Amino acid sequence: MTELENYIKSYFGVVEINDIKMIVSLFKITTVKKGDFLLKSDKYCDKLSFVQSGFLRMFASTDDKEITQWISTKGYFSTDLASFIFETKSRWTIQALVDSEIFTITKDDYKKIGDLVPQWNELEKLFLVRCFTILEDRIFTHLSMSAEERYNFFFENNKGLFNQVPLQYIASLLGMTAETFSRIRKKQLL
Amino acid sequence: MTELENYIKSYFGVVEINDIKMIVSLFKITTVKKGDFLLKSDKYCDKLSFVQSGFLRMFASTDDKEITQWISTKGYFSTDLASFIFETKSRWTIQALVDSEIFTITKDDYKKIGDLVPQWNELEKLFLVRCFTILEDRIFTHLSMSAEERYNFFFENNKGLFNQVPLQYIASLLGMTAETFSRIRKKQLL
DNA sequence: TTTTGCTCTTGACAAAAATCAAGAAATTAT
DNA sequence: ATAATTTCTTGATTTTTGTCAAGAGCAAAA
Repeated sequence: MTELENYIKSYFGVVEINDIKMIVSLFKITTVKKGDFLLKSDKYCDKLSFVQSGFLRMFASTDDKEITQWISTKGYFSTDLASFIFETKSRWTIQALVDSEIFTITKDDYKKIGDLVPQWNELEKLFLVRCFTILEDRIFTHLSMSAEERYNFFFENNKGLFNQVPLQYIASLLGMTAETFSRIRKKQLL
Repeated sequence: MTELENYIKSYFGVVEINDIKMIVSLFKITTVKKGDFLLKSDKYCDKLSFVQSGFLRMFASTDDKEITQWISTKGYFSTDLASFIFETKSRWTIQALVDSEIFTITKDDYKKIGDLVPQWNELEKLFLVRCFTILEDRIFTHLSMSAEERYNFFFENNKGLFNQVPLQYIASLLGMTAETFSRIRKKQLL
């Protein structure tokens, strides 16, 4: 079983190995270079990306700064979900932080999964509920934790990221400035 | 058409009027008193609530304080989604802020919808994508806005709430203390 | 009506976090 | 290897937000 097969299986629990192989066959592997854009805001997002290796940063620009909403690591998906599903304009820009290997599926091919796997809508729904729950948790951290607590919480669960992507982006996705982030780090080392 | 029928239709877009009537018939109207609990954390959430009138507060307790995650108003749903779908323990407690009329559907009845309306899983998925997007936006406000900006943004979109529920809960769901909230309000009046 | 709780506001102060500016340190390009 | 660029750190300072404590305002209950 390839890695992508394993991930699909663990996220969606599709039981038939042939179904999984069919799904995976709809993804095309591509390599992107550091700095390449997979999506730009205000465009239509017609594909779903899966990170095989590397890191994708999803962000939006405000008047004065870029806000990093999320960084997708190996084994995770990245897309502007609303745009992908409803064909509205994207709110997010997605950019590779390092040279990365990305499995991509187009919206047209994605639709085929629903036609070929009868229980797909149900599995997709369950997957979305898990995503929803993760976002609920993330909101909760902003309502209940200080910057330092958010740092520690995130660090415990994402140690690997810290020496592989610019820290300023992690600071942004945690909702603090790079300076505050740096000071918290210093404190943790003592 | 009853109000609940209208809401179901606008959220899920079910076309057959008979399907909508069937779905609505699975909801039972109940009245709850101010302070009543519809769900307590660590219990299993086996129902989905729809606010016909009144307000429901969803919150969780930390060591030292209660964090209000959301307040559901007329026309919106409230449940511990993860618990409702996966039958895990609830993270949220749900309590009525005032005497309220609530349409409730049990998990058992909810499952019937999927059996009776063929495209239900698909509609449910689309609904969830919209919920997901709303949470994404909410996270973005915490990454990009000050307390005052969050206040103004929320106020513009929820003017009605401010004279109907204790302000401390709105402060909490915006991620600030009641005192900060009060000071921001004073400033806006000048 | 009076009392009893809540809830909200205010002030004084403390702590947390942002801003600005300058340099290190590290990475990338030449 | 060196230069150029980007990223990270640090200090000084300001702004924002939280904490604590007291009191005012309201609403519910006796």
